[in-house]
Amino acid sequence: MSASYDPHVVEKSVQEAWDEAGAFRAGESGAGEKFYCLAMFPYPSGQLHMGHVRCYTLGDVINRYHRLKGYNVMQPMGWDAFGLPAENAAIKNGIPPASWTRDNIDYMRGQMQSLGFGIDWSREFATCDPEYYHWEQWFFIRLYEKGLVYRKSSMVNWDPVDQTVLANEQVVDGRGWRSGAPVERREMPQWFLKITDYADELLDELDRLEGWPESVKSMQRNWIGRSEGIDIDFPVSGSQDPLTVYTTRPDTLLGSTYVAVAAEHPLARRAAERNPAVAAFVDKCRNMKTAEAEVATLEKEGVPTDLSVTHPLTGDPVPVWVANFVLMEYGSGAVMSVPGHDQRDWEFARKYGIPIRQVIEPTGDGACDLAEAAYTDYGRLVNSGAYDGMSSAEAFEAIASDLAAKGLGRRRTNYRLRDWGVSRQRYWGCPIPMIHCDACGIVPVPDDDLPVLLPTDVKFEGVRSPLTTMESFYKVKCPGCGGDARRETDTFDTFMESSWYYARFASPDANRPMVDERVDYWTPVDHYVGGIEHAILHLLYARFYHKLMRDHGLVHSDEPFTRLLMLGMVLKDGRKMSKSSGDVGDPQALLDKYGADAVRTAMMFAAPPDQSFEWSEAGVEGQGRFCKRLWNLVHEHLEGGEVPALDPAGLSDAGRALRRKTHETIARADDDYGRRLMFNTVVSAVHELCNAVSRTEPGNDQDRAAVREALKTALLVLSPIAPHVTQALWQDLGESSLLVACRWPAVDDAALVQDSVELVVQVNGKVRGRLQVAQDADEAELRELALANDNVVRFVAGKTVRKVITVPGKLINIVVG
RNA sequence: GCCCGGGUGGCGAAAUUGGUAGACGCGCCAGACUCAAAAUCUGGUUCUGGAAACAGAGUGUCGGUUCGAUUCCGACCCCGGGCACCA
Repeated sequence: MSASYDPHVVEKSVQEAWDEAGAFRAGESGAGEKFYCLAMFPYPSGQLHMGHVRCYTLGDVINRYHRLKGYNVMQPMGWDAFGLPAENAAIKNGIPPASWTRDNIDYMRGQMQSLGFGIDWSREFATCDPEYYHWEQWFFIRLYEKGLVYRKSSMVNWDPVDQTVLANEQVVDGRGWRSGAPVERREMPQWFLKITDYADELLDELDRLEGWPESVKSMQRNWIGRSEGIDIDFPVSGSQDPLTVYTTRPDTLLGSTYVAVAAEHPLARRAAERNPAVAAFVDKCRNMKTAEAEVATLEKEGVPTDLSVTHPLTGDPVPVWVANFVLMEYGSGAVMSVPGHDQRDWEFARKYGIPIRQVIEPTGDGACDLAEAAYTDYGRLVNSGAYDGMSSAEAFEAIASDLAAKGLGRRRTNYRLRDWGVSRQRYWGCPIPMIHCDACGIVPVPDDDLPVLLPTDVKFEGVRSPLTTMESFYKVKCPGCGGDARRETDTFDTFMESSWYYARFASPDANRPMVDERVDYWTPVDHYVGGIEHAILHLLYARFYHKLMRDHGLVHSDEPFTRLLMLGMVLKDGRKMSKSSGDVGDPQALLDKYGADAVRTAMMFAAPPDQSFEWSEAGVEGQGRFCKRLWNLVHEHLEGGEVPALDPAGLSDAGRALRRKTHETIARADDDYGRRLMFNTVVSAVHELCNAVSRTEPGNDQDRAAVREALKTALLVLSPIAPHVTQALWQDLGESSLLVACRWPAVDDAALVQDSVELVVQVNGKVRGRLQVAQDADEAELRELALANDNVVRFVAGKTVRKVITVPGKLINIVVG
């Protein structure tokens, strides 16, 4: 190596050495326990942004640390290649989505390679590869056969100009994000996966995911939203069918003074037929409902109907209202309203002059004034006949069983989670392998005809999916009757591809559907790294998919990701850097200027992984400076010539102090890498060790051996973060091995022993002096020394010593009064 | 409203089991080298007072436990994130 540090020369040559050695090829027969290290694969948007750099550097640090610890590590990389931006580029610039995507992948792969990520590129794939989505289609058909897939009409946001369905987040102020046209609520048939069948398991197993951050588990619990309650039937006069409501508070049943139904509820429709005011309100509700976000801000409104139902306990008539806040999709689309004990019902009752009845009173000193607000806490029952005096919990049980005995109530668990709608009316996605036949209905594509290839030779006319007008695609014969049929032209939600890619990496070329036995070796993923923005959807879908694959005998674990690291966001000027905001922090300029090691080290040093932070170039410059210092330190040391084998007995005090620092660094960094995931403090620890080397004046040859040991330790410990410069200097120190094939150094406990320590002397908890004492000094001796200290004397003089507390190796606190 | 995080110098942060608050870095200041600048090196850098020794204050606010609290407990304030007419 040359005498001065040039990161670009160093990085290129080290990367070539890794390639030649096949350093990151992972096999199932490697020595050591397996370790599957995965960072969320990127959408190939064009170029890496700072968020990517952070994510993949963290993944690579974990990868390289575990290699040093002797694990057989696999770190793959691929591309989440289907999605809307490719279509937008096609519409705007006329570039076909497939070639746009492939070009982006090539560029971004090059960027990743120049960052020195230790990836097994032999496992690479893109989700738009037919060899990949083939098995997604195959598995979808298996799920269909098992009844876990169904097709149902559902409300969507329809853009009448772009002729497409929009996701909720693409509706801005009730208008399409691209066309600006008012979005319509439209009912369209969609494919669904029955994720609600797995809601209980998805929720309960969160408690066992000890390697997941609490925040993510909490978000998922929230999203699944399990509640325990009962369905209560209110008989309807003149009808066989009762009105069923769902409630979690049956203890308040006697306080119900009206029931409210959603505008889409059958009872509302019946009332609308007879009453024009109700009909007008139902119509209004249909048009109002656009984006989900707007529904929440809507003012509570309703109309009375001339219908009434019978209270299941008292037999009294209860009026039926149609209200805009009742959701048809949750529970049964109807609620029993208890204005005394539900704030929303209270507001509605006040607005329309409906009676408010108290049936719960506080047991403690809780305030309860129904003229001001509803009392929503649990308490003791009043005005409830036989149930008076019971606690809410007792009344829940009593009322539930009384209703059950009458045949008017059933316990029910409800979820906020809805089934997963996977249809997208778009082109650049995986074709849904289904055929519509007038005679046979829905017919899955036979396995032998898979994959259903997405045509790549397409022309966009407007924004509509070209598949809908492409006869060669949709015109097919029915596999059942052989008659004319139509192929499904919708494609899958791209979350489908990202829900099982981690399993495919284990056997990327498997032709045995859809993974092979290698998946049992590698899965579950031991450490998964990714952005907090995927805390709910992607991670929930992937957990669901893993259970689907398990129940099909494809994998043999319950959860896909054992340990999870959720990254904070990389900000610039207080804004998040992401592809959607169009504010792309460009790492390429920094790479060109400072090199990969400086960028990687700065990224790790800036903040702990789970914290968001503001990006600054000054940090990269600083770490580039550090790389250069490290380089100079090693080369200055080499100028002193060869060193003898280390014999601790021959060290001077300075040499012994340096050696202690070396071994403290090993112990600290090990804990920071492995347990705490605090890579910022690993960098600090190496800085400190290098500072100690700079300050050490070697007194003899043994001291120089201690310097050599310190430098080699610094290189090894830093190598997961700055792999190039450390590798080059490792060689300069005469080592022929690749650092990635080395083992983490052992801590020499003997090096940590100090024969003299500095103790702090406090008087009443305030530091008043310091003592240099022998490690084994006894308490009486310490007390005497402490009380003799000049500054301590000033604060103790004229006072009585009440107590002396000694913490061995740390401090002495003299309590006076 | 509910559920998670978090609040420490000019800035990013550290303090792992209740034991020296501010490690490490950025920035800034001073000095060395230089005709000069850049680069590099050395020293300083929480605030207030002081030449210094040292003293006083200090980890969002108020209170508690303790010989001792950034750390534990209680109440509150603020910031970030998630969910939200979910019955």
